[in-house]
Amino acid sequence: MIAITLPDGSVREFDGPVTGRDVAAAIGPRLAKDALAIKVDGVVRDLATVIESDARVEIVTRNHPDALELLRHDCAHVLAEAVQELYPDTQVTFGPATETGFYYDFARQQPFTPDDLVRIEQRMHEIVDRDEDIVREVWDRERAIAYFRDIGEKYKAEHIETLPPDEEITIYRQGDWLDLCRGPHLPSTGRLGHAFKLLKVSGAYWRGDPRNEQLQRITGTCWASEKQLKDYLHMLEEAEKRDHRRLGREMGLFHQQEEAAGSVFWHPKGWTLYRILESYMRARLEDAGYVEVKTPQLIDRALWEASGHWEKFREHMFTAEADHDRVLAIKPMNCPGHVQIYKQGITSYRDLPIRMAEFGACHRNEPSGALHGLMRVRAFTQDDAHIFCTEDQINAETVAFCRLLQSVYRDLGFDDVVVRFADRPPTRAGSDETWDKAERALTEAVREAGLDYTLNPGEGAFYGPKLEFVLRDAIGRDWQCGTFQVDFVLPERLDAWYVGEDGAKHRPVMLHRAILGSFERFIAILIEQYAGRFPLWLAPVQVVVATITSDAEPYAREVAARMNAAGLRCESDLRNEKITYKIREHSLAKVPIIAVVGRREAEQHTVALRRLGGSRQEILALDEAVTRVRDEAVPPAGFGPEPGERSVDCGSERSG
RNA sequence: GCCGCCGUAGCUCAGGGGUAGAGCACACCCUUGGUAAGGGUGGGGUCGAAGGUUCGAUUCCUUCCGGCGGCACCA
Repeated sequence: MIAITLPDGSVREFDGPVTGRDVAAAIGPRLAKDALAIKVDGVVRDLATVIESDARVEIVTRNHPDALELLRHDCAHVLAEAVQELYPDTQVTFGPATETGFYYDFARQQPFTPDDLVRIEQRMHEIVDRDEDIVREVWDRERAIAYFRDIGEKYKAEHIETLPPDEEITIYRQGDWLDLCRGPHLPSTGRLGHAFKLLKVSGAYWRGDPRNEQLQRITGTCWASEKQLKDYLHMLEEAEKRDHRRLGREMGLFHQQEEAAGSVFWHPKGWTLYRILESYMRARLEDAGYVEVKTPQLIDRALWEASGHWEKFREHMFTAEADHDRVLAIKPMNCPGHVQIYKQGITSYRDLPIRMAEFGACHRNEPSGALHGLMRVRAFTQDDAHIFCTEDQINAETVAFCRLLQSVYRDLGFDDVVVRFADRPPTRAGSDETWDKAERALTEAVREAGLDYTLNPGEGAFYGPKLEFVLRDAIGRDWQCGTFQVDFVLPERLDAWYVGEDGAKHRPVMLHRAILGSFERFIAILIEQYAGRFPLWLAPVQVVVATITSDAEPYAREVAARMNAAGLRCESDLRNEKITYKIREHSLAKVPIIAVVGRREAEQHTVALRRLGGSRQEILALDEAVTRVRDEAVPPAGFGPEPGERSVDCGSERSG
């Protein structure tokens, strides 16, 4: 007798060993038809798995949370079968499921073309329609190695050799095709369905190691239903529309060009956005007890040698020759500079913590293949700061930082933040007690700040544990932005100290921290988060005054002047164009508010406000309109426009 | 850095061994129009760079530069 416990708690008894298929059939014919796999005591297995003793069993159908991985993994197999049918000179390697689909890495002399992808996808659909049974076989290890070697699948043969000796070697056969695979799999290719699509072909290294051969990776997406597939493809389109490189150009925010690969030419509107963000951060940091500094771009290599960067980071550093054979490095980081400021004069324990912030412009020679719009550049500015404190202050500083970070993210439109906690790596500096202390301080602080965290074991820096802050954007993508690192090493290497209560010298701890990460990258994320439709306080141009007829020009100038005098970023559009044309253009430019003025408004001293995305207009007296828009445009930190930023004239103006 | 694809007007793209085309944008003219494209005319290109093949190269080949998609990298 075997007792099978189902998820609802009910128990079914069977005379002897049963397969998953039997269990599903015993529950109902519909379920037997829908079953893709079973979950035995929490482990997903093939439907054909024989259950020999009492167990908890769940039937996995298409809508089960575990089904997607199964479908995707099968889809990878179907891809591989299709490829080998069409291109027999191809060797297979690995083909796992991913978060949105699957890929399979192939070894083949000739590159796959986009046309090949179309053919392969067609063949995949045929294989699904053939509904080939998928059968698991256990093979003898030597036989498996010999088999794969004989048929010229050297990667598979090599892979088996690296598997642990006690691991069962399993083969999954579908139709005439087979693959080495741990499984589990669907009962037949027909169960996969047709909700998949091949997306691209790209390069990948065998076993992820650049010293190995380069393989061709075919990537696809796969879902439980056509609807899900459609939604996903729609999301991809949406992401493309939001692409900051496209919006950056369309909205006239910035450009990049080959003479300065990896750097940014900020245009007036983009730079306005940058400055707003910078002013906001400056206000928040000031409130949080930071002091701001500025350190040199060029520093003699001797300092980088002392800090350890020359040894560890040399290949990413740009250098410049100076007189007398001095080599200067363009700073890739701000920390050594901050330590130099810290070291001027004598620091008492009474002065700690010192929170030293810099909007530090850094340069790193990133590999050409890594560059990507504003997301990955060679010249960038960090919202960097280093907190010099005692070990006892780590906890309080961490809590304060987490709170500040959350509040900043919320202000900028991100509510969904997760924390990754990276603890001690195998090779590290500092004693175990120090690490214990630092790790404990960090985890407690994160909890105290009310943040959830996941462990990223062994991924801390060699000099201390770190927190990584990941925010999720409007279309579900994750971006690691904030970081908080405890450093016991740099103060030692650069000989920073303070005088303690006992009158003796002590080492301060350095906390490296950033919230945005880099302004460039964060602005890219902001552009994509808002799809260019910034909240009023961030919009480079907040209001455009658009005239209907030239009669209204003098009044339009007055309106714009009033808006600018109220600290708003307002432009006027006096061109000889129809109002519909102007509205279309400024709407496409994503200007939040268009103030339409015609003869009527000029006579009555009113404006018609039209919001981006809305079609209704609101007629207000000029005074009221200015007050209302000004109040709406107040930044979350409450900082006002700096005196120099307030336009005295009526701003830029287009006419003619 | 590695693999693949790409580079034609400011932008999006078509073309193709006999030195180039569209739409949008831009300029000028007409039009003064009430909430997402009014009409006309016109200017604009070393076809990414350098070499090679050829009577002739923007087109074919090689190298380089840059971009895109991944991989690797992101201390």
